[in-house]
Amino acid sequence: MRSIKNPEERRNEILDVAEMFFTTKGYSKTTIKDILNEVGIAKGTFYYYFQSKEEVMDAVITRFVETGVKAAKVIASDPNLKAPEKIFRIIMAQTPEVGGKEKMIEELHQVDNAEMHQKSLVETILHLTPVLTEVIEQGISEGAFKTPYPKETVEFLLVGSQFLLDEGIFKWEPHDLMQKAIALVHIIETTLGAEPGSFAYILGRYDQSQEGK
Amino acid sequence: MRSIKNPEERRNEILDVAEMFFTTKGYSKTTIKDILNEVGIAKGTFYYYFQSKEEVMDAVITRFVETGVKAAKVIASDPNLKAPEKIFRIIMAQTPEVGGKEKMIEELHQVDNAEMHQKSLVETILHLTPVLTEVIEQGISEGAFKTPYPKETVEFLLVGSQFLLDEGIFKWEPHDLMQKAIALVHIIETTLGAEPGSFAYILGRYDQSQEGK
DNA sequence: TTATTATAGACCGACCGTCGGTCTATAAAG
DNA sequence: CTTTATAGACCGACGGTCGGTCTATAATAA
Repeated sequence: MRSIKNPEERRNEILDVAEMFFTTKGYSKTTIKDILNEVGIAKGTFYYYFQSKEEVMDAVITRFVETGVKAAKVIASDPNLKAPEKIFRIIMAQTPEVGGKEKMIEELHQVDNAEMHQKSLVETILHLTPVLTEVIEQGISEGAFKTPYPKETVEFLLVGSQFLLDEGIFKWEPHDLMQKAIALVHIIETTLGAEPGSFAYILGRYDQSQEGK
Repeated sequence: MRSIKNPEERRNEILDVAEMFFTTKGYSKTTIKDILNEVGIAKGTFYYYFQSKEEVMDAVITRFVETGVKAAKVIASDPNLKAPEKIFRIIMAQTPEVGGKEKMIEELHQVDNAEMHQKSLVETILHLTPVLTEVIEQGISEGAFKTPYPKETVEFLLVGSQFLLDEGIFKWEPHDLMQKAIALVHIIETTLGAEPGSFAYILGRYDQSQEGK
């Protein structure tokens, strides 16, 4: 059946479906055919919009990261907020679960998805670091933080949190995960020279994910 | 041509060649045929020794990580060494370049190799963390270090250093790389509660890599 | 204004080369 | 003559290509 749509809409349809499959099945285990069947288009149409399977992954990641970065920029440029509050809001804005349209299915532990994980982590670091660094520097001049390497510290913290706390890469027990989150909070506070306990709110996320079970 | 060899030798031949291709071309871009041609064997022989392409990657990584971990264990169990010295030696023992048989070609920037990167990082963390953690704990009781979360701090530092300093993932300029190394040293010292400057030896590696150019 | 033609671009699916993996035959060793 | 090691023909799935079709709409003619 042939149905003609607004190109932008079609493109987003493909992106939506691809994102879903990449997230649930992993990139390499997702077939072009999977996407075609779900969207309801033919091969040719897919390759009319994208040059390769990998280009779709890049587009999915770009779209995904960009959302978080845009939100971060808005928060960062608010002149009425102190640095710690900005950090808090930026972190909260990174997960679409709450802020997004519909709640994402939690059961999808994105196993065996190294390609996507790495690329999205790289993109996140490349685009979110500048925004966060500026906030940290604001915090330093406000006296809330203290570190000689704000940018590099942000990078290290992003890598550490995204990699170590991500379900799907390691298979930590709930208890270990909580322990890591607690340690991470301590490391954040230590490396940023922040008040002990000032980042404890992060733990809220890992509490809840345990309660749900 | 049919040449029969000691199975263990054959297996290692395959592993050697596979490691070379995986490192230079990346895992997914390396073909079974690449390996067959280089080793000089047929498909059947390959699959007589390994069940899948992925199993070869796992074996390559296991062999690679195990070498470093074994060396680390020897160092860690030496009763005559202080903790900081052990750390130094363990870190130095992780890169086969110097300690290995022949010098590895440096030109191979292992691009697009997320699968291997992630797996080897995961393996390294899983197996090297316990050894390093014990040394850190020794250092704490000796008064050289001070942290409430030795294990998690080790994990965090391993992830951060391996990911951020790895050429091939990001494409940092030499200057930026050096800056990150300097920051890493500071972060290590801060999170471990070590004497400032006590980990400065790490910078030696990044100095040299610049001199060579 | 209405009918006709031309063009663009969204869409289709048969086809192709490559790749990971399987299977059976057989040479060598014990 | 049984076991082990090696060979390579073969297979199905997959990513990607290509020639061609369909349709909305703009341009042109009646």
